[in-house]
Amino acid sequence: MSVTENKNVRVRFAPSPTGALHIGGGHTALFNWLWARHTGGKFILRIEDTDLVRSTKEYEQTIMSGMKWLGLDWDEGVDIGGDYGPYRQSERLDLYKKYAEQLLDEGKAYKDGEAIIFKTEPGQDISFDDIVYGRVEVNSDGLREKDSDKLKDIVIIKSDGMPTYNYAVVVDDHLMQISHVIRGEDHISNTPKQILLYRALNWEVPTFAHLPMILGRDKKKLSKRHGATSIYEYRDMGYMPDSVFNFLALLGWSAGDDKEIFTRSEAADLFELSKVARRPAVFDFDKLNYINQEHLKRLEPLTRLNMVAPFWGEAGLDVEAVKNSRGEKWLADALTLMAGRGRTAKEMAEFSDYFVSFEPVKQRWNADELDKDKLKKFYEFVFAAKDFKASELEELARKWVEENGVKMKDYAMPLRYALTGMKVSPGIFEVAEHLGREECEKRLKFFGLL
RNA sequence: GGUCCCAUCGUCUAGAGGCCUAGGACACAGCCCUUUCAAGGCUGCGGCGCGGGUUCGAAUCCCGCUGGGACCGCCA
Repeated sequence: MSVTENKNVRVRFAPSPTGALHIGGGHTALFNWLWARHTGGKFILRIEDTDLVRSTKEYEQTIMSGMKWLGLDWDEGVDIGGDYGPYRQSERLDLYKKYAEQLLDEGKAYKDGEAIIFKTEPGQDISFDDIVYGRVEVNSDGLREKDSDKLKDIVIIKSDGMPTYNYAVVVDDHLMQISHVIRGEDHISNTPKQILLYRALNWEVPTFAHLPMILGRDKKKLSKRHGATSIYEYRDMGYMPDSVFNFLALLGWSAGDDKEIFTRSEAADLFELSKVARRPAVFDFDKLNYINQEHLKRLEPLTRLNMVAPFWGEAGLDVEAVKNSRGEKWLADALTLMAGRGRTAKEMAEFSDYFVSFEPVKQRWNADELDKDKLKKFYEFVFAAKDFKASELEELARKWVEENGVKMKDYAMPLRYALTGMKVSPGIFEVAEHLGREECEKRLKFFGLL
């Protein structure tokens, strides 16, 4: 364990349930999780549902299952409780009211309409030290209204009785004894306002660590118009949780020693907040694809099968039937044969559908253009193989090719097409062995090649 | 308009004043292997935004400029 081990570390991810877990939120949650797991501290999930209009319980669930999908587990939260609950802001209204009234009594806040507003005093130095960004110099004189030189007071309780973000976050982070506030860089300019509140309440200010933003290809903050932003869209495209985790961890952080492919626990061991980068990172699909491919390669055969099988199903193939007839292991081994072909589970499923069914092969290819009689002799010779092993098939094929003075290519490719319907596949004799003599003969006969 | 932040290959990054002729990865290009590539191996292309300082020495420190971004909501 490293020197940064500290059981008193308490961090939180505090999403508002107004949409699915998106890439940016996942990134923030991930870095909080990494810090908690690295230090042996606690990771808390708090729901910030003070926007009555947009918050729903459904989104709350979606966000939680999104986090679970990513492999981020939490130690305290709405679903599992904890010593600092409730963990839903809408259930903590009395707390916000209590401290708002205190500020009112002390003359630090005033009422306007039904709202309670904290008075911003001019000339306050509200600089802070950020673990990632270093010293951030701010003076309260800079807290102005837009297009005006008027000082901006801070609304803490809205007219509907709900606390505002900047206020609730302070009350909750203090009461929940959050040690490190780890969040997106877009919050860096909210921090001084919160510091003012901490001071007015006479509370200790937590340590801040802001994370670089994630940008789209156009270098603008990642948003819906960049395409997939919800974590679940990545699952549906065939990316695996391990990969998305790995990829997100690499946005703004590096594990050192040029280590780019890692597991959650490896990342947790190596993670350091102080090593987080400041510059915003562009979301790069090419890199995600690569990382996913690497994880796909490293998966246990049965686990890989479980990742890929749904996409065969999606393509209309009866995976269950094959599992029943040839067994799960046979299918898993077929994917092992794919040896890294395919960057996503979906691609791997597309590239290997001929193992599940002959139907797609029939649809993709026909032998009309071929000199069938010539090929038949070759296949008859090769298929005389006693054990139908790849090495044996290849040996016979080579022998025949040599004796007849022809090119292997001209005979192996038609075989590849007849068995897979594709131009590309693993070694075709290996594919043949795995498919088995019976199935291969069936396919060749269908095309009139045997 | 104001405040704050950022700045190394196209992209993710390493780099804490000499280990830097700037390292790795992705992408791209080429070559090799070969029954195919979407697998594997090798090679290449490509970057410290600009200008001033400080220093014997700067990608690293300071200032300015330029360029990007975030925030300035009774959203979070």
